[in-house]
Amino acid sequence: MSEYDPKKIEAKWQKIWAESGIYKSSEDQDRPKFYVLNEFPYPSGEGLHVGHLKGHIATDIYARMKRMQGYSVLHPMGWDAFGLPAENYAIKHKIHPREAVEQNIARFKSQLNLIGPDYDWSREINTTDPDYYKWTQWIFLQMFKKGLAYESNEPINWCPSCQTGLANEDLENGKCERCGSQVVKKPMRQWVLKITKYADRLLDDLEALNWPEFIKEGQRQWIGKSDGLLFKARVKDLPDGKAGTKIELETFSAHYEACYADTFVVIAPDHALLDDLIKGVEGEKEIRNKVEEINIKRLQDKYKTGELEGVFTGRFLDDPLGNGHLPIWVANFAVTDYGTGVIKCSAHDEQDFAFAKKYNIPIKIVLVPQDQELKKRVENFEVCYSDMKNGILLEPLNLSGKTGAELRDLIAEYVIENKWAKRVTMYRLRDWVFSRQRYWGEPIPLIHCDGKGSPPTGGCGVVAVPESELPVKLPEVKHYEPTGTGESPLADIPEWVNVKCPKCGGKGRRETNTMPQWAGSSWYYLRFVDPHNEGVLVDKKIEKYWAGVDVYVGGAEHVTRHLIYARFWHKFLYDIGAVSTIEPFSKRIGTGLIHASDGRKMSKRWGNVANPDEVIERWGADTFRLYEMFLGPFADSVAWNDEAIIGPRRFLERVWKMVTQNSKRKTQNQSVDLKISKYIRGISSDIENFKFNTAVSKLMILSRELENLVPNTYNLETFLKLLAPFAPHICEELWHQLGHTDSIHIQKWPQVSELTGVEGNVINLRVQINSRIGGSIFVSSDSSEEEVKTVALSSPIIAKRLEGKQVLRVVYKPGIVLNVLTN
RNA sequence: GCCGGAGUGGCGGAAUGGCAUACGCGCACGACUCAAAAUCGUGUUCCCUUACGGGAUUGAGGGUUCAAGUCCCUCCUCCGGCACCA
Repeated sequence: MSEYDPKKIEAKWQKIWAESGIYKSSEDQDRPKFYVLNEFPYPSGEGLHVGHLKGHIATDIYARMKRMQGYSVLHPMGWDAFGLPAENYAIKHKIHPREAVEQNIARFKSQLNLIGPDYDWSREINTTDPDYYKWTQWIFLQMFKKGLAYESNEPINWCPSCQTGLANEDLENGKCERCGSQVVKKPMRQWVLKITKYADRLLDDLEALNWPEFIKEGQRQWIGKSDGLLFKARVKDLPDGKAGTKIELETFSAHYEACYADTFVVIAPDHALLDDLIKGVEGEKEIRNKVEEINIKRLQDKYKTGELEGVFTGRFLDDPLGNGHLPIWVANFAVTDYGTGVIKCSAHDEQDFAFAKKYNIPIKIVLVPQDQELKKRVENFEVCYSDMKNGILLEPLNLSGKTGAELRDLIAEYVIENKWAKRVTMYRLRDWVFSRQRYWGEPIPLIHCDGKGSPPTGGCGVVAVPESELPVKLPEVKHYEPTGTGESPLADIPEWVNVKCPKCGGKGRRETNTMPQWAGSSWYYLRFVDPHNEGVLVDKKIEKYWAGVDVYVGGAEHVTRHLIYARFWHKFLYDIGAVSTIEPFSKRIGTGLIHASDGRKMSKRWGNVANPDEVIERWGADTFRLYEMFLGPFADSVAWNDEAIIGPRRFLERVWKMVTQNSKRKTQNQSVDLKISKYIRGISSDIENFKFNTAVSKLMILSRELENLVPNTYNLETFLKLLAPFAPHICEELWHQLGHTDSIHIQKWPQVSELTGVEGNVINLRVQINSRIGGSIFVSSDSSEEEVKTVALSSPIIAKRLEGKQVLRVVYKPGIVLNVLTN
């Protein structure tokens, strides 16, 4: 009998598995398919820490069970390697990003392989591989051709440290998500994807998804749909209405029920129209100074406490509803990015009310509560009343006297009929700013045509690179550091930039912006299905077979980033007939983080990183895998604990001994052990539901039972099959020691016995007296209430406890409990 | 502020309305050992009791039920998401 030596058996079996190809996926038409995917990693220079492996272990366990259950399993892995971190790492280490990425991938892959995963590496993809990003560019071109990619010069978020424009999704509390710098608004030429066109579908299709509620809700809020009215009105010069300007302002209102109360207007301090609006008014300079002050204070987060600040612009809006001339104020609480950036304000909004009070702006009441006392206080402007549902409306006069809820539609119809407003739907979601002024990304495959002859001759405008010329390869370049000029480093390579226009053959310049880091990851799950296809993104037949990732595991940080982008691209690909499903991921499972034992995030900075290489070197991969799954509920964040890993190792030592030392074992016995069925059912459903911690616990309990029983071969083998997904190496080794020559990982998953729960079994029934523990009795599971009652009352222990008491009532739940109620 | 999730031993955590604290760590005692480590065994929610026993207990308070960690209401705390969003 040899000792359990994980190092020896793990290396041995990993080699054999790789050579035998038991994990290769294929479109086997005779078997149902199952596509399980963990988010592919970004290969940073830090390498993986133990927390990164949690999702990989989980999907590995899941995939292994599914394979044993007879599914044709797809469980691939690849690399998301374009983007700022790789580029910054390369700059810091003075190597080319491509080299940095190659090094980092090699390191990541060797670390991933330490856990003995069942990844089909023949399907490995890398977003920076021209054969891959050819198709990223192809998708962009299709969007361009459908008018979903457009050039814009709007002010966008600019990160002064990363020296690139960013999308809203790249911000965290107004700061750059990557480096934490305060972003500034900067007008610049950029490419934008019309994700807003898909807003409704992204919202509506959420309902059918088997996703955690917090993710769905997060996306709903991110999309931020709200229906309302868009009012349009002209700006006046003077309070008396003489000499009107040409400026027209649009205001959006979702709570328009009380629109007759509007007495003033506010505009965002960074609004594009503000400059024209203020031009020529009395005290213009002071106003501008104040506006500037508000803008600066806002950038410095000075208003987080809810302080209101504003300045009168000197202009008035001619109220379409006939409320006269409404003063236009600049207010710190108005945001340019939402609605139109201009708001009609009234006494029936907490914030507007407070603002009006502060600056003594006249207000008016048109909405009152039923409660008379409160009504008085509202009418005296003592409190703000904003209940648009239950409040009684006093205006418009022709509709007055009913609640806001009753009148909402009627008021909308009324003002629309009078052409004062129109119905609109606003979204918080903005179109996706898609260009980056950095080197390490997919080149945007477009050419700006300057036309033939000497300029200016107009040219063909922006022309798509012909699909036959894809990929537009990222050129080699000496200096790939960001330029900070609003152009990417690619602009400095004339031999790459200057090309002929594909349309007219005249002078053309390549687009020099690159795509954001999210581009390649927005469709990678599709490429795994058909990774080497040179002629098409993914073959239709093959796509149809694998269609839809059945289980997609990943982190919570992607709720409003990757998971929205990928859904958007997928829906677009559906629209052009490239894929057959409307959603990419049917089921989403969130991975909880693993914190360091000190409770903080694992980071080199804190020196608290648990390194998987070291942990596996010391304990073995199987112990490591079991431990990570046993730490706590999969979706929860848990703290790494160096001490507790000994538990799973002790468990495996016992398993090893149980199989290798048991000479008294009975010969092959196919009779079904009823007891083990309970574990088969429990462990299978635990894995199915990502409840790995309780599955491990059940395996530990089962092993104890088997140790005590002098297990027969059938039970032992069943146990090994149940443990195999968690601890693939030791189970494979023991399986072979039991005399098998094929792999345990392609055996049939244990089936639950049909014999369980059969009528007439003798069971141990719990007896309670007055709902408290009273004892237990053995009865047949199909006994009647009378029979059970008789047995219970004649049981000595129970009889003794009932001495001197009268039985008033019994409650019988067959198979569960008999509750005897006494006086 | 709005939305989502969670509060259970010394610690990580378990529990289709039916024996709360499974499983693991740690700790205590015992076996083995000259000794230690490792391993194995026993015990381990808290309080009272030498013991036998008894009492309390799932963030707080109320409710439904024969029976509540679990369902309902009010509140507190923590975590996560969104937010001067009109």
